[in-house]
Amino acid sequence: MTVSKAAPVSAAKASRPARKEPADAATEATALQLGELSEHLGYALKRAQLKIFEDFLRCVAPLQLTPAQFSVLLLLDKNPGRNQTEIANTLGILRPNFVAMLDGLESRDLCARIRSTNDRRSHILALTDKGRTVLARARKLVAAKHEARLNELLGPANRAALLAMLTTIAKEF
Amino acid sequence: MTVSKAAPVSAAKASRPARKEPADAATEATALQLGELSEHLGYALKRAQLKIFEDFLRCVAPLQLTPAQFSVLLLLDKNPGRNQTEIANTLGILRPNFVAMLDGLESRDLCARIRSTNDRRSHILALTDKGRTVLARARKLVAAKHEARLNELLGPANRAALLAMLTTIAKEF
DNA sequence: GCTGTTATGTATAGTCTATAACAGTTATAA
DNA sequence: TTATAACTGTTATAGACTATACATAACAGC
Repeated sequence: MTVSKAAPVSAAKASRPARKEPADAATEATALQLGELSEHLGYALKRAQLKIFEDFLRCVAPLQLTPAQFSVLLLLDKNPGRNQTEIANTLGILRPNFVAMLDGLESRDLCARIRSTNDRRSHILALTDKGRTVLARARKLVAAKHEARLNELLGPANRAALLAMLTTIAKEF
Repeated sequence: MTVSKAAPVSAAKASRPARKEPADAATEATALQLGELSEHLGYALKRAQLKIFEDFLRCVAPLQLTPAQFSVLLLLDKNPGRNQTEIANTLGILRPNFVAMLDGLESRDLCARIRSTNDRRSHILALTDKGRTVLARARKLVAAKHEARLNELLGPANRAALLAMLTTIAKEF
């Protein structure tokens, strides 16, 4: 598939028909037909995912957190005492790529690397106080704006069914 | 969220317990808890999307087509006589990025740019004969392997419901 | 012709993903 | 004990994807 977040589809000019699109006579500037494409799950999945991430970023904008960063903070909160490799693996982040990500979070004082005394190779990851505060705010924003909007659009039952199916695909496909 | 395709989670060694993971006494190398994360739609969506794309690539590997390229071929087949901008916009591809993509397809003789006689700025896009052949094979592979596997996993009714919800999100979120 | 707009293309930057390799540390086996 | 293997965090680097600014040619309207 393809799918970025761009492409305004038609740009919908409010002013008088500048040049084309009058839908008059010979001009058939009709919208394109997706055809089969609209039946392909991968296509719909990708477009939906982009929308969701876009909305997530808007909702959490005051905290300047990406979905990835949010997922790291959530995981650190739920799993104290784990090292970089464990956190990265769980989230499907490659360890080399996790380094820069942690640098970012640590430089903002949201989490800290602590050398393990048992295994001096490891960095135990821990949320800082500020990290916990930010995470708490993020949780509220996500619940009140992001997930609430989804519930509104789909209804709680459908939302749950959707989540279940996506989880099934992620686990067993 | 995060989520790449890597991270084997545990690597599941078949041989005898090499070092850890004996689940014996003090060693509690338990799997991490996703916690809240598993309730966030965006996270599940991203992981599912990666799985689906991964499987798509496997299924269509003999034809060397990415999901994005497949979507372009499908759209060209369904909408003959359109130019680059129209196709790119419909798929959410930015025009500058569509150039290299078309170069790739054209160099493989799957589609052709034809200068429009009406508007000599435009390139009308058309599938070549080879493009049609490849697309036909891709359709069969996708239907027989990729979508069939999804149907098997979810069941036709659930698959349809999933598609409908994703489409709703993509359109109205 | 002149002005403004459109279609394509180039250049470029930023992000995300992926692999190889290294140093320091720990575990395993001879 | 000592040599070897494995593991952790890290750097370097490459590729793919996304995004913006700009240039050029062509068109539309005056």
